[in-house]
Amino acid sequence: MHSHNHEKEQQQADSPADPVFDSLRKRGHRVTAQRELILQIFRDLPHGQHLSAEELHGALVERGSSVSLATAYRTLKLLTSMGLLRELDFAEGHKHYELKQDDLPHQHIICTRCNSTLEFEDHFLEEAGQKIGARYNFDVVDAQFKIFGLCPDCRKLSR
Amino acid sequence: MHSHNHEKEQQQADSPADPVFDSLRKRGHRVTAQRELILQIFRDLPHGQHLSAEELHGALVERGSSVSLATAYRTLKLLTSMGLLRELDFAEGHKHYELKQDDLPHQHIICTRCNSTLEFEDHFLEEAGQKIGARYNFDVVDAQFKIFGLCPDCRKLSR
DNA sequence: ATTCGTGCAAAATCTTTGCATTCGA
DNA sequence: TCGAATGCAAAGATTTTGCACGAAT
Repeated sequence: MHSHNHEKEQQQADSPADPVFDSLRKRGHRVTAQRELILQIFRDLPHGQHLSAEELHGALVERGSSVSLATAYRTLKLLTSMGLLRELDFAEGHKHYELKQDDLPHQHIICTRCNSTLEFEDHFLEEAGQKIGARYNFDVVDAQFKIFGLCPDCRKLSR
Repeated sequence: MHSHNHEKEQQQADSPADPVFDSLRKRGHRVTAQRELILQIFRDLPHGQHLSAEELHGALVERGSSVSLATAYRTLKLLTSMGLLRELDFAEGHKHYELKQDDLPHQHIICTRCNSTLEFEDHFLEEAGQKIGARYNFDVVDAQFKIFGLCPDCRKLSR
């Protein structure tokens, strides 16, 4: 590969073409190494998993980055406000975050004993969220359904 | 009314007959003035409202009680673990609590801008929660549906 | 008479923020 | 260049906890 297609090489060297980076720039935000890496971590995360701020920070350190916890928090907030991440609350005292991909299931069943979570999808629920929002004249951004209970394992233990 | 029906008067003086107090005692817990008052505050709360620990503490002080914030937290945790209160998370950094009354609506639409909440009921959703839990062999305790978006007022402001 | 609950203050968690410096556009 | 982003440490906010005392059973 020689010095052909300048645009592409140029683009990739400076900043990879990525719709997320574009929307960051469009909003006056900057594409930093920290933000790129954080986004990458969420993209590499198996679907159905989610990270707390601490966990994200741990993952960053694991990859050799020295991003501060403060930046992890700031970036989580930014990406959430941009609608790229979904903020999850499992009544544990800290929040979790996952990549928002509307086409994938993202509803949760949470075990109140062992805190394990299980992801499921139900098309009717998604629809219902939209319909109910419309009924009250809300501009719906996200709908989250949480089912709390005892998981199969913990059911056994509690008898 | 004279001194007839002794049992009733007696019972009310010592400790009112209340299924909640019974279940407290049954579990080895005690019925204290603080717990009675906290329960009363939740029962007096208009349906659809919910309190944070701080707010509950404020309401207690308003009624002349000197219950500590620590006890407010401890009691909220106890009543929640007994299934009497429902713990709500509106992504505000602190939890809210409401009396759990399965026959009444308790799903929420939350405005991400002004944090106002609106309560709604959808029978279909309640059923769905049970069904989905059963599908995964969970012992369902509670199902919470949250719709996040912009309320009618904030929609106007944001254009 | 026990044992549990409470108040208080301290501690533990989780999250945000001020400021000097570094870095992206 | 110039403002935005970062790291650091300090501050805030929320929740939990150890301990001595008081109260419920």
